[in-house]
Amino acid sequence: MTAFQKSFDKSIWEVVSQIAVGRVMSYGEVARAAGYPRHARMVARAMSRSEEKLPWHRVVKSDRTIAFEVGSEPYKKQQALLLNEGVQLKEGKVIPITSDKNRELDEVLWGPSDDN
DNA sequence: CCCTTGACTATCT
DNA sequence: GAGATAGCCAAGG
Repeated sequence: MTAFQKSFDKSIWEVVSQIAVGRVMSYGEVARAAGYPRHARMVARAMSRSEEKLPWHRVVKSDRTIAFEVGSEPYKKQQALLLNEGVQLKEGKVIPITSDKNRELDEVLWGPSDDN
């Protein structure tokens, strides 16, 4: 365990643990919030070293899809944890609860003119 | 040291 | 909008 990881992990874990239930953040966003811009990949590394208490499932890729290979066990595991918190996925993309912009509301309402 | 690897991202086709 | 490409940066061989 390098000195870098010791402080880095702590910062990352803190940010991730603060993610509200029903919401998600991308690896890049977490890295930025933790004070380590451009460290998205290292966030992922830190997650693998995480403890069970960490809500790691609330961290997804910048395009809002789960980072693991579709259909893999880790993928299904993360998806199950998200669904359990009320975060649904549409076409592999998580539907954000954060309706800051009135546009997501359209998604939350399951798109009137779209499929599904 | 140099090269490869990632639970990644932004950009261009 | 999906696929390819180039950055990204620490870790491990």
